[in-house]
Amino acid sequence: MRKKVIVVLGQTATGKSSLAVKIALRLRSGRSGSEKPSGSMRPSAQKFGGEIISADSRQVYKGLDIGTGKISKKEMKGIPHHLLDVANPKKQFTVSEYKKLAEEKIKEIIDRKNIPIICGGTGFYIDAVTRGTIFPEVPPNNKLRKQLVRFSAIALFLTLKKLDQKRAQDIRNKSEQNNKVRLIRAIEIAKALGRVPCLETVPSSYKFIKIGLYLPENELRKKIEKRVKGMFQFGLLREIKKLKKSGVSKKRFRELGFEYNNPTHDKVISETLKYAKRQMTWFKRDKEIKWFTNPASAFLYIHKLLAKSKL
RNA sequence: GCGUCGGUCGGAUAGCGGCUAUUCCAGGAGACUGUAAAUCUCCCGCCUUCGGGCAUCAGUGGUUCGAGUCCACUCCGACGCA
Repeated sequence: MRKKVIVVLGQTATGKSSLAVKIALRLRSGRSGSEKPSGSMRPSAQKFGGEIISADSRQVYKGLDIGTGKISKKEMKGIPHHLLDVANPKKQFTVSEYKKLAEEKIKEIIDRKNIPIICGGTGFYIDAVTRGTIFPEVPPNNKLRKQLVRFSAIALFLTLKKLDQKRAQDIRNKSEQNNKVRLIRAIEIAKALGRVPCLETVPSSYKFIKIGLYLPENELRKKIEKRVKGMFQFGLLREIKKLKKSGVSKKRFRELGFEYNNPTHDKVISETLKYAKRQMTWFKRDKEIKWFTNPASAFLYIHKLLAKSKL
């Protein structure tokens, strides 16, 4: 039987992190309970617990804590969290790297007889792992990218067409044809490999259980407002200043989704809401996700599911 | 009271006689092959059988083949002078 991997996803500020921790805690207590609670201080108390793998494209970076709403040590409640703080914000981290690391972690966690819980809001990252997409092995070529940005989208499209007719054909809709970032990436791959390989997916050896947390818009707005208020209180501006000082470029800041010049309350709130909408656009496509408005019922669902499979 | 400037989509803005009223923001719907809070597309007055159809630039008259665009008056706002 395929090993289970729990995935907790959803829009920002819906309470994914705390749900994941809750699930992990229940996994741990469920096991140690059946082993008799006498030895709760032993390290083996961790056995058969849950471990969390973050799936957040910004929380992978060191130093982006307040602005990304990164979970605190205290909130982790002793549950191991992986793939936080694994990258340098000055450099680009990519989905491919994420996929590789996440797959390693899943394996390690299962070897430890624990259950991996992927938790995060970056749909692209989650899909890369859960759908087993194989990305072409072509690292970013910054020199080439720098050269290519100067060209117009049409020029880039024609270049791609010359290099790889088939890939150009796949890029048939307007939103793709005008997307320079994507065209450049396609050219980059085609130049390195001769052509862009067909997108392949391998059936995963794991069973992913996808739980989505969803809130009605007015409630989500309230939560976001509260969170943003907290960010400013806890020193968002200080954090940004620090990053700036450590040499994170303006361009990088934009890529990371931060307003470089003094972000205001309202601005951060509206940006976050927009982001939440985009997240939902992504998640809507995935019919495997089981949606919950209430974290408690999501918890119950997982609880029952795991009990049934005698975990 | 007199004078000057101005009133254009939810907000901001361009157009200053010529048929299709611009751009930005906000809003909505999407796309996604190693940047994904990135990047890109479409819609955003009303109706639509998705081919179009009908409105519309503070108001009312007027000039003109043709008016956000020119003229007159009215209303509203900003500034200046009394």
